[in-house]
Amino acid sequence: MEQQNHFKQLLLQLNQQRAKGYLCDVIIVVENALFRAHKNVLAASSVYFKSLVPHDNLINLDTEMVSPSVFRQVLDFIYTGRLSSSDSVSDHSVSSLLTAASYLQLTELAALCQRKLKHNGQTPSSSNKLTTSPTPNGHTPGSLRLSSTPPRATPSHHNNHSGSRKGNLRNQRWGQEGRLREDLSEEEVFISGSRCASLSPSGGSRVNGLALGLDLSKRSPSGSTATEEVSPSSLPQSSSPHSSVSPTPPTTAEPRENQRQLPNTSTDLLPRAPCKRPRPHREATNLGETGKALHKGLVKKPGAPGHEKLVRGDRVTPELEDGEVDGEENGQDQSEESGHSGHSGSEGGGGGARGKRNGNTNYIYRQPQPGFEPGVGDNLYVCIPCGKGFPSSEQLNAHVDTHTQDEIYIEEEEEEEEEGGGYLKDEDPDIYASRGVEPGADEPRHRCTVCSKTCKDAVSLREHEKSHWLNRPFPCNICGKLFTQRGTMTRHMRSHLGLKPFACEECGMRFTRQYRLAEHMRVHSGEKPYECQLCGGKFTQQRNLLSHLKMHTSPS
DNA sequence: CTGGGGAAGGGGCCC
DNA sequence: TGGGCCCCTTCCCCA
Repeated sequence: MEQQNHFKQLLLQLNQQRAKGYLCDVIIVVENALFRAHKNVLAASSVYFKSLVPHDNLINLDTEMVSPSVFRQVLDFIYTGRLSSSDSVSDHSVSSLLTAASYLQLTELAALCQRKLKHNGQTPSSSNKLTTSPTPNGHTPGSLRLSSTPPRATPSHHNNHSGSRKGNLRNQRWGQEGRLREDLSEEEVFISGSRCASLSPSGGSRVNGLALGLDLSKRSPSGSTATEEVSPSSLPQSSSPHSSVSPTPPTTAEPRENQRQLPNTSTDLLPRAPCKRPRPHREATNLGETGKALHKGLVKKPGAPGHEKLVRGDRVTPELEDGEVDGEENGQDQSEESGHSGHSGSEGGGGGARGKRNGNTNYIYRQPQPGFEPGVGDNLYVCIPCGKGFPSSEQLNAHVDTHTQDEIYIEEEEEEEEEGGGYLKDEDPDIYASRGVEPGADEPRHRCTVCSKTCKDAVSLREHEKSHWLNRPFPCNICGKLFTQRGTMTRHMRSHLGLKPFACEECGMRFTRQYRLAEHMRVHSGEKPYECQLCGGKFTQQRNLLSHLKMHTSPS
């Protein structure tokens, strides 16, 4: 007994689910396009994917081997078993497909392309001949490679790659955006500079680092991940969407010794290997981190329910955990929303209206101005003081220059009037703090929350504070936050993207900074180098010792 | 419920 | 430009 069309129906269902993003559990990054798919389907179709998907939820493909439009055809083929006639009509297209199929070890597709070329009287170019060659590290003797392609570097190569890709992406970003956007279907998420993140039909949101014109890659230190045996999955390749390209396809025949011990990359959806105190919810996956990054920037439209509660510090509010966005709730056209999260002016424009007061970091985030629709359109660059969005940093800078002290603060005061009495009457101590005014003071001092300078009045304080944000020339393209140094901004961007190049060999936890990893390693070693001279208490972190000392010195 | 400790994230700043 | 360090902060666990 056999159910007729069972396979066809099954594949049809899977393809429909892919189109809707339903149960998709992997994202393939090709240049500046993201494709969602199912691991099982990919693994069943390609040895290459089979070797990668168990460990990575985010896979970068070598753009020299496959372009977004070609990969769309590849993916269509995987899910349907056929190539549309329009796609395959051109020999050039077939040749590109063959290259991609070879790279991805889609033997059936490669054979199909070869037959097609042969049928058309073409012979596959030498560059498209399938050959086998070892990977640069010699670990994948059976992998298929293109003979014309020089062996890729080992996964630590990613900086090299990103270097060349960076320039390419910049060009693609502007020159090919139109074409790509036409090329890409709805289930693909297009990323560009002005739309560094966009929403998939299912509402999932992703972000792309180099689309922002930044090389956010970071070489893993030799001491952290780094042995010759280190598995690609332990390296930042998958956690840095653009800084790395998937290495030469490994073969499944070769077990990756470290896979059991080493954590999956930060893209893992599963809880990590137990650390001392596993806190899965904090150890967000890379996708989760990416989503988190975007969620940090996601802003519900002003007036939308829950508009103000989406961003709580840097945590993702539960309602957004799955990439839920306003547009979806409202049933709005997703295409219209495609720049929404990309705009993510978020902390800068609106989502961060709650503001963040963190030590010396004190940004006054405001609600978007009337008429400013965060995320609608290409207004990715957000003016912190007024919340207006602009499509380019140049326009934003020009706009910032037009701000005068008076107009900024007149607006604020008007807003305060509308809110009923102004901030000095506000009961919320946070408000006082954020305004640099001490609660309860009869004659509140106007103290700058950035440098603690005390001003004689609110106007002076605001004038002074303006100098701070004007002196932060490095805006985060995702959230609009301004930074004093480019390096700090770049580091901040890594946190948006969940790039954690430094992995603990013991528990697999990953960190954005090597220093953090070294600090973390004390958890495993038990080393507590910081000792309280008052009580003898020992601490693994100096900051905790300092915190402890404050407890000693506090009046209570 | 609260406070202390452990662990981690993020920004500023210096080199 | 990146590493290292400092500081502030947050969250969780536990007594």
